[in-house]
Amino acid sequence: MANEEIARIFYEIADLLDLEGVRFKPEAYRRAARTLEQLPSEVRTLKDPQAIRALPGIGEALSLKIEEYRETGKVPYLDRLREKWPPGLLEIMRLEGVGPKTTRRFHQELGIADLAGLKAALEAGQLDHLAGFKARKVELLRRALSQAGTVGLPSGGGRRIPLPEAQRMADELMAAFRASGVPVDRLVYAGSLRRRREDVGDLDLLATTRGDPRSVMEAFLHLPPVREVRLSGETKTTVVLDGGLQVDLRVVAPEAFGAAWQYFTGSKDHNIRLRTLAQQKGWKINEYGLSRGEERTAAPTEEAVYAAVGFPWIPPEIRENQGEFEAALEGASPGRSSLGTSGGSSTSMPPPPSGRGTSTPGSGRPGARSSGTWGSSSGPRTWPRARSGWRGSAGACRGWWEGSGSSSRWRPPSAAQRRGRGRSGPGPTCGSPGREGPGGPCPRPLARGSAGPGPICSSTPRMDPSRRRV
DNA sequence: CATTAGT
DNA sequence: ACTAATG
Repeated sequence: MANEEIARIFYEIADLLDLEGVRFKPEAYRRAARTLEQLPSEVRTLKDPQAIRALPGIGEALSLKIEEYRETGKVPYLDRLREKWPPGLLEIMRLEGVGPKTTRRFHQELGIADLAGLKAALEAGQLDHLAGFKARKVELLRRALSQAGTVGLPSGGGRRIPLPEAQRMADELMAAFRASGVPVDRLVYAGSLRRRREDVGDLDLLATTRGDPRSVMEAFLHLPPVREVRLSGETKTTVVLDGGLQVDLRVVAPEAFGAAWQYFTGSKDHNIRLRTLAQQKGWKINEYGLSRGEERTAAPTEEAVYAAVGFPWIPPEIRENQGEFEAALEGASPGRSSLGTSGGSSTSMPPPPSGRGTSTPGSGRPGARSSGTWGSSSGPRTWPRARSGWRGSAGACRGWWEGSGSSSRWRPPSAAQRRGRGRSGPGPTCGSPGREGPGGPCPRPLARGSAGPGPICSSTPRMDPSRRRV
């Protein structure tokens, strides 16, 4: 009867619908599940049927299923779905790197129904004949499978760890990173750690640099506690530490710090909400800054991001899309309580966000609180004019900033480098055999082939990002 | 290009 | 909502 139980049911329905290839429902169920999980304990029993439908993300259909469950202890909808799909498929789908599409192919093309079946097929070499399944992917699968066998990994391959412990590890890792002498100027943590959730599933680190992001990535890969590199590109790297904890690092130009920190701090729901709100004002927000049409604006501080959408800086602890936007509006402009009022102010444009990096309120160390106008009536102030913008267009965001001064030069990878193999490129971030760093051999996602160090970051980066939909 | 993953 | 890495 607890909310947790219903949430779990909704999650399972979502997974099964994913398996079916259904489009929007899964996310709807997950959203509902998340709000159920986050309900304050007093409401945990969900006594008031009326109140249920008022909850965010829960409408008629879902509230009915909750009612059903409360009265009969069953949700027929779930039972029907369960009959269609063997339960083992869900475990397969939870393997690292395996999603609904792949799972369904296993099932339909090879008749695989559970982890054991997958393992057998793998050993029998059946997977090699599956289109799109080559040595590397098979190897990835083997790893994922072996991990799934050992510890009872609930999902995503990792257990969550308590905040204090996560904090300790983050601090140590950041210290080690700094000590390695990389040219990062800012280095902060983000994600659920910064939001101070009770426990966190992974660590999210953000660094800025004016130099070559790839050298930053490389230094990171060689940190002592790094056991495995899941993936590594020029702006984003994912590793797994010795303890099994996953760490994501993103590297951006200093001008994008605010936007990136905001993005990386989340929560996901908060970000989606913020971005749709921005959309309504004509802005597009991503981790590099803001854009409106051809107009590009830097976001060196988080405040600049929120200000563009008409909000004061919102403390990380409450960025869960659980009413913080509404609360912020009330605080910022008492008298207007509704977000949907496009009425009177529809003609006014959002204030141009900042492009100057001099004052950085609310963007100090993660622990630091901004001068704290949260809930007060002092809204965002005037922002200095941006002095730099994206070169190229949105989508070309590997945002290369051109300092109009001498401030920043965020260099794009050259076309030659991006195409990789060719003549000139400096090659993979993590050296070829023989060029391992001091920290020992270069860790990498997998041995390519079966033995011998190969290029770690096999990334042959993508095509020219300067293409944009209009 | 599609899949997976990330906030 | 919007982006990155990868085969």
